[in-house]
Amino acid sequence: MKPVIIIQGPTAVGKSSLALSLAEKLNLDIISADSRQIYKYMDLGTAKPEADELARVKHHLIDIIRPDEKYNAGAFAQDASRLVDDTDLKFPIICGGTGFYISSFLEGLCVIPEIAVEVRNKVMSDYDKLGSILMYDKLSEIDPIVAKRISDNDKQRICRGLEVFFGTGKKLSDFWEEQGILTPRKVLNIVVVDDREDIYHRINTRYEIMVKNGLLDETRKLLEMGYKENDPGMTAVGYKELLENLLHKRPLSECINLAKQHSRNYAKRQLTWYRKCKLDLVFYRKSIKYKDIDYYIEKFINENN
RNA sequence: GGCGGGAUAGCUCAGUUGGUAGAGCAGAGGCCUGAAAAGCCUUGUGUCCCCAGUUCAAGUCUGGGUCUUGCCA
Repeated sequence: MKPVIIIQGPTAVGKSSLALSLAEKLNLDIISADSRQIYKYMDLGTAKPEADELARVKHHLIDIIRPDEKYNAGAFAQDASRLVDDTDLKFPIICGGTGFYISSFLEGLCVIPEIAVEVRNKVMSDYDKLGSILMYDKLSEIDPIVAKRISDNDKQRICRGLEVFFGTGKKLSDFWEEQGILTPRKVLNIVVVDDREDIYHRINTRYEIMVKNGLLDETRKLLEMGYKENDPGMTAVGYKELLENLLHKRPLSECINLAKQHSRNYAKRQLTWYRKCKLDLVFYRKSIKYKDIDYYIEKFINENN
């Protein structure tokens, strides 16, 4: 199993440029772990690397699907594992803000067959008809282990628990049990953080720049291509708010403020997530010394070569 | 100038027949097993604009004032 360098951190903290400079210097590839950069045609708002950056360093798992296609943590774990284990990439850097994707890759996800759309739709429409409490009670009968771990108001997870049972005939908690233990990977897990207010400030100014660079046009173009408001990719922060302007005439300034706010909310959730992650190195943005990073990374590479 | 709305938590606003207040959002903390830029949980003492009056008791009624906003001139 190949060693992997991981760089994660909240949105707008500067992890991409860090990964880029490291990859360039050490001649490594980058695997993006970003649930929105996977989408084609969504460039500005997802802070995707620029064309020249993509040319300088080989990036993977960027622009792999259309905005109306679904993707998920399981697919990422699979795609990333394939790239790391079945190709001749050496010491890839996995860089991105989608913590769940990275943990799925590192720790694995239980193997659950695809749930038929009819089953999923039935569960969803039942939920809308019967309400959360009845559906939660139903889940409690079927799979108390899962039910106990979630709120009786958590539509996504209640429906997930039910659809797995109705779609496979097996309880979700049984799948959890069966989850095989992965051979642990050799990883150097790095997170970049910063003061809350500085992250928030950078988010705000970055979004202003995105809009100035034509994010509204990019969003409009997605609509012209035929993508719909609730297509998977279109729900991305920074886009969904502009769609409010384009489709529902909400004042632009209001939409811009909301987009910034939702990005800040997201950054906060990311920071909470990292607190419980097993990390090897935590770099504070303001005091990142590239010499230090080089030292740790070269040490890691030498130890694992 | 005339007539009418408003004035309550950082913001937008609820407050029923008078009993010293409560939602959403924000903020903060947390959760997270295929939607994860998603979803969910916890967390609300604030001169209820000011002054006077009625009342055992006023955000709630009466009078006066201040600010604000709409319509008519």
